[in-house]
Amino acid sequence: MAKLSIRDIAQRCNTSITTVSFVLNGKADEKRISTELKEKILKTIEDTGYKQNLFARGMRTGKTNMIGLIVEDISNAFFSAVARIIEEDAYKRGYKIIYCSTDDNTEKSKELIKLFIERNLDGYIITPPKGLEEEIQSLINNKIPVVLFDRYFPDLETDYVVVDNFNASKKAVQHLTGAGFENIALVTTSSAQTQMLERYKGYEKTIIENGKEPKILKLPYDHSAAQNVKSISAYLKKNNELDAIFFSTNYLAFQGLEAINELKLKIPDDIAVVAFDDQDFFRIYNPSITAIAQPVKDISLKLIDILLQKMESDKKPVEKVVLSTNLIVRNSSLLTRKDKLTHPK
Amino acid sequence: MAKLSIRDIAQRCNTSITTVSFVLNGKADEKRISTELKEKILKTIEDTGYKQNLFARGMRTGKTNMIGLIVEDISNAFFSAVARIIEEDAYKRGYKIIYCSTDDNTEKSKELIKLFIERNLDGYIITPPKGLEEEIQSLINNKIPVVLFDRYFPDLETDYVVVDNFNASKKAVQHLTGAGFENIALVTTSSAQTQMLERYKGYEKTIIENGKEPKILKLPYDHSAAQNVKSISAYLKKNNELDAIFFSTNYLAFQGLEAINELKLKIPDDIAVVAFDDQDFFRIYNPSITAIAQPVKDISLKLIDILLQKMESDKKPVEKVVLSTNLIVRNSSLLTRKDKLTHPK
DNA sequence: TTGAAAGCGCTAACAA
DNA sequence: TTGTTAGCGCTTTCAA
Repeated sequence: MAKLSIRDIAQRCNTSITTVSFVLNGKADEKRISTELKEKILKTIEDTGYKQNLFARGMRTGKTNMIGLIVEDISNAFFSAVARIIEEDAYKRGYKIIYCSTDDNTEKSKELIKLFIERNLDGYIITPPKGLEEEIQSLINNKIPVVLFDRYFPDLETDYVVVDNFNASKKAVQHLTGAGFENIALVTTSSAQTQMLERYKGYEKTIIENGKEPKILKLPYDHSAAQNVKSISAYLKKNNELDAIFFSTNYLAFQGLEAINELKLKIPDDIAVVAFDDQDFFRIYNPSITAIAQPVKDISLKLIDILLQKMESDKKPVEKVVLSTNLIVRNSSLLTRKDKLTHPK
Repeated sequence: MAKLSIRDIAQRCNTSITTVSFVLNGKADEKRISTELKEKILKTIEDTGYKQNLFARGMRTGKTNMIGLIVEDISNAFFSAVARIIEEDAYKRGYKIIYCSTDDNTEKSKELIKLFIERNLDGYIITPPKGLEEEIQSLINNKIPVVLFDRYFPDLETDYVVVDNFNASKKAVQHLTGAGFENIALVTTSSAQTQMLERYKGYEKTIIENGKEPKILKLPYDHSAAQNVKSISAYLKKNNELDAIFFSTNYLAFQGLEAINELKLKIPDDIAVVAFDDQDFFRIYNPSITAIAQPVKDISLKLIDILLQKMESDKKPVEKVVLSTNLIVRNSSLLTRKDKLTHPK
């Protein structure tokens, strides 16, 4: 069957393409098209299986009904979980999702955004790497809806959805302290993103408030997993006064567990563990791992909600959402030896 | 700055839009445009930052330079890993990826494919659920390139990339048998997809060849994780002669580990475990879990390679790729008790 | 309440 | 070797 155009529909209904277009775009009432004609057109469209040509439509309207999802790494469990929920919700509302992964690389991200802009996407959900302020600002200046998540730019007046990373870290440290651990290290990345800084600050401030000295291992972002395992392992060996580690991301926790296994340390008696960003993995692991759960569903739904609102009205005021996290205490941070307070190690 | 059109470029170069269009589409040589003029046009495009209007272009050519990635669940580690690699490679070659998750639901998949077709994507990479034969065939009939993966339709003459599931299962069972396990169960889904059937058959045939009786727990696809954990737990309790379990998917292995933990069984001495589809998780878990690793990178690159070849030429012969898997033996299937052969349990 | 027609930016057949 | 021009299918202004 040959592709039908709006002209064919008009012909079959003995009317003009204008009228069909009005009906097609829900302007039948506004334009006071007779109910009879409207029904006839609708029925013809239904019967013939006519579909609008989206190129021609886009050419006139500039709309693609597509949303760009730009994340650090789509294969990371956190981001793919967000991708899954956003997808579900966006599709229900008539939008498709194009994704890409930045690797947190500024140049790559700039390139990707440029490519996406060429595609005339209707809106963006982005986890921006450092240095993307200009590109984001430029999107905003061009009235292209953007919502950031996971991290944001404090100097930019943008919509975003993040979690309260500072207090999440604080909760983690306080929990460890309360559970009897005294030498708590932080393993984090060298990334200067807001979420990492907040996690860092939450840890540092709480440790200092507790009269302790912060102990921090910063791993370069571009190091491989194997390199990180080695670094963590070496750090643990060198600082054997440590009795707890707080990992600032899910993948660092993975790498940390590998290092701990290598050293044949027992969790939690030799070393306690708390991870940022909960996963099935942590619940199932032996011993189960205490983790800070991000409200993935809330984050995702809020993101798509804000974005669609912005897409519908450019008058929507900027919305900055900070969601709180949930510390899920498991066995990795609960001592089994009751004599621990005397520091027998 | 106002959007530039091909007309503006033509004017600035004192030439026609045709010539510019030829240069733009790499037909400068074919059309014997003078090098001088070509350079001038290229430079003007560069200087002005002119970008083609993709709607207008698409309207003429019918091309979107977008690929549809339709997987079972983008948040599953296997699929998101594939998504990651495909993305990387597609972007290098000028394509963007639109994704969606089917939940292995036939109706939903049909709906999604319909929506994607409206968008005029240039090609598709699909993990089809049962019952999608017609839709796939219709894509092929319409000369729209499609490559299936993970599973396929034996009755359809389609390109696909899968792994040798039968022999993967066989390897798993033989390894367990060789390691001294005698009562090996299979935990799988009730799904009738080829990959699941092959895993099933590989297990069954090998068990029978070994003179044993197959023991199979089939879990309905639509059951929740919690329901599955319960089912597996009940199954293990009821069949306490079992000394090994082979899980046919990564998420079933997760659920199985939860069940085993609940029952406080020790791996591998109480029960050995082998999982299909390797993950970081399995390497790090205590004890580390023996798993069948799918060659994710090879699968992904082969997929995009076949698809792009098909997009370039509709004469490309159908390619059916079956990649072999790699059984990674870890501690979950290696007995520590040497007296095991006497069945002390 | 409906229709005619302009024009969006591009490709490519045809003309020069 | 380059230019003219006819559409592609649609939205929307203006006219009836």
